[in-house]
Amino acid sequence: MTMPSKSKVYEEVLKELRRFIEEQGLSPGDKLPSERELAERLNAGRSSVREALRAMELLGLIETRRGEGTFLSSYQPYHMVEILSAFILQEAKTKENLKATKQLIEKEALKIAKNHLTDYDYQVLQSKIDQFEPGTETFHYEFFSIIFEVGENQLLMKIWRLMEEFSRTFHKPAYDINLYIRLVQALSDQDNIQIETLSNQLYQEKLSK
Amino acid sequence: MTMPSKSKVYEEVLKELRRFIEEQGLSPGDKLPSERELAERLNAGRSSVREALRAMELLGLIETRRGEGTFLSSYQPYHMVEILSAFILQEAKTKENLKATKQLIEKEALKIAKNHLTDYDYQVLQSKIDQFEPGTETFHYEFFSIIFEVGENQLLMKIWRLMEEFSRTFHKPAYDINLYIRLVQALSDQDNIQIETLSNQLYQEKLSK
DNA sequence: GGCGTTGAGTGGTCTGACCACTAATCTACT
DNA sequence: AGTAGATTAGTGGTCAGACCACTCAACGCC
Repeated sequence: MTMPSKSKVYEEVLKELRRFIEEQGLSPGDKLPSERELAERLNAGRSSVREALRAMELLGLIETRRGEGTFLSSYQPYHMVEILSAFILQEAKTKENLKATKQLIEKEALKIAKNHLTDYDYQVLQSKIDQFEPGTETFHYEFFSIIFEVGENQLLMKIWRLMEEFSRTFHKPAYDINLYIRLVQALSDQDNIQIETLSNQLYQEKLSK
Repeated sequence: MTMPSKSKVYEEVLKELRRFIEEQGLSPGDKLPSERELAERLNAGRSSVREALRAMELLGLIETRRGEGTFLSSYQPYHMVEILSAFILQEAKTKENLKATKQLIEKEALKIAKNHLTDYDYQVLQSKIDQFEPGTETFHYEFFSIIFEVGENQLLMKIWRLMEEFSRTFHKPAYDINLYIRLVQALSDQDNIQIETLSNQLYQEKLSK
């Protein structure tokens, strides 16, 4: 009879690190102790500490600069997405799920935003549209970033960003700028039905590409 | 003038590993070469190979069994989800966000489910309700698990489960079983308005607790 | 005051050494 | 002959120590 719960050192380090960050109230940009110091403090080998740090790095939680140190980063999971996507997006169903979920979130974000948008926000959206040039790959992302910003739900935005990055690994969108123009109109009209319709069309477009 | 693009060894190992898996057509359960062999093949130190493997392990892509070897796993991002969520949920000023987002997802899941629910599903929901006893802490979770199951969106379900688990760490719900009963009724009536209303009430209840 | 030098500190990497565990093989006893 | 037990090769887990390349600030020279 063996206890399956014998944690590995690097997992312990992860936990400790998480606790440390919380205790010290560190936020993105702040510096973590050096690998050597962490190893000594946590009574672990440097290699074990590194395994934990490298994993966190891949998750996009920290950033590391040779010669300087290790820093908390604002969540930029692009490495993780790259690695993960190759493995989990193989099933068609996963892609379907991803698309459906992203659309769902965007639709809701629009509805939330429509109650919060100020005149200034509309100007920003409008100028974003004016600056549009065919071939821009990040338009959708930038447009919705504004929408999410207004909604003031950081969590929802982070989830969405993650999915947006995933979907970009297998799908290069072609934009119909008109849909976005009408979307802004629908927002200012407070027209929920039209928002849903356009939100759906956004994806039909993209699908057909 | 420095080239920022000098890859680290463990990142190279990750790429190689991904390629290797694809080339060999490995699927979940299959064994990967040993750490020592990988190190030799890829011309890298064992510690670098381990950093890559540990990162993959955290992502839930591989499973490692001491004394046996390293195996491809079917994607169970248990650890990743745990670590990631701890940081994301901690950073985003969250509890409000979490509640709002979870509610949003549940509401949408209900709407999706209402188009897919079979007679049998209703029976299951009904018996779940019949078995309810005050003090059961997992009722909400179990009820919605059925809803998500019907929706056939695994991704959405995983996201929700994660948030559900998290919210339980700081919030013990008290249930008003009547709301769930009426929810089932609204579902079978295909009454979107009522679904939204009840979904909101679910959380007003809980808030007031 | 300004500018190069230098040294301490940091991450990046490799090597070699143990340990703990697993599974297959071999051995010896019944 | 069959089986229980011991042996051993191979694996992941961990650590310590050694370099390297890089950054930055302190120092000292002009």
